Amino acid sequence: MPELPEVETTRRGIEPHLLGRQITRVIARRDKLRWAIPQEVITLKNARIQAIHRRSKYLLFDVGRGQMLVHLGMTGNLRILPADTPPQKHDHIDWQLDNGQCLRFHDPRRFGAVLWNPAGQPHPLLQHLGPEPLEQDFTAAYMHQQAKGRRVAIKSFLMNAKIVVGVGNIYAQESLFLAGINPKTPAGRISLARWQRLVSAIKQVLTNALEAGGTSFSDFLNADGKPGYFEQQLNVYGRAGKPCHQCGHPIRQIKQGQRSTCYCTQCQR
DNA sequence: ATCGGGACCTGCTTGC
DNA sequence: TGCAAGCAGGTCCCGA
Repeated sequence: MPELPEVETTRRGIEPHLLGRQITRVIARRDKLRWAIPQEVITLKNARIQAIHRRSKYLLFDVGRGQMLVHLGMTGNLRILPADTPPQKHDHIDWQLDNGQCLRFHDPRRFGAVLWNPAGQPHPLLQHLGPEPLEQDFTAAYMHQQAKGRRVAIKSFLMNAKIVVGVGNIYAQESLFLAGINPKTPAGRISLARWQRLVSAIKQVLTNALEAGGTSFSDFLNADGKPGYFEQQLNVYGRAGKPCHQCGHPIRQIKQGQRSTCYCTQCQR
């Protein structure tokens, strides 16, 4: 589910329900997800949620004494529910609130994580992260510079969070299609002019996906499963063998670094 | 320093 | 029809 647009959509969805609320009780139904759930989180009683930020694909909850980090992994989601809603399979953590609601973390594959930052200390996982793709400091000049001498395929390079955060498997493929670049091209061989096209494609794809509410995402507020609508705009992701929207040629699927990549051999050189 | 691969998990789809 | 293999939107860590 979650790439950057999905995580940001989640943040915007839950924020109005949580700001200023007090956490009355935390129910952790298992002691670890990807990593152990910190004691500081489990004992978060009477803490007030002051702000919810996003950095990369991490959601950061400011609660005064520190910051709680939530990563949704591949299959995680957060929803607001009445606190007495019976937990379903894979509902791992509830944060009960002072208004009878709760924030519930659901994650079948458990690649997600809940972590803790003491006040004033940046979490080690958040250091060494690249710029946010929708911010001003993510530019063609920056990427061109970073890519110098790198032989790794451009697609893998885009998914490297030390270079730029938030570009996952779907949007890396879609951005490369929009920019007309073959995903196998070594990162260091992309000219500045092509970086300009690629950087603006990334910004455009992520912005469009954000406006559509993500590619596919269950609603946060009820269980109706309202999907994101970006799926309708996909050009290559998940379209192996289907005709290219631009030239009609069948979309090819390959493997890069254990992940599948779809692209058009005609439109992407 | 850089790169690729394995690892962490469950569940759905595909193919024999 | 049944079962196993393959695959899935993330990302850290290790060895070459």
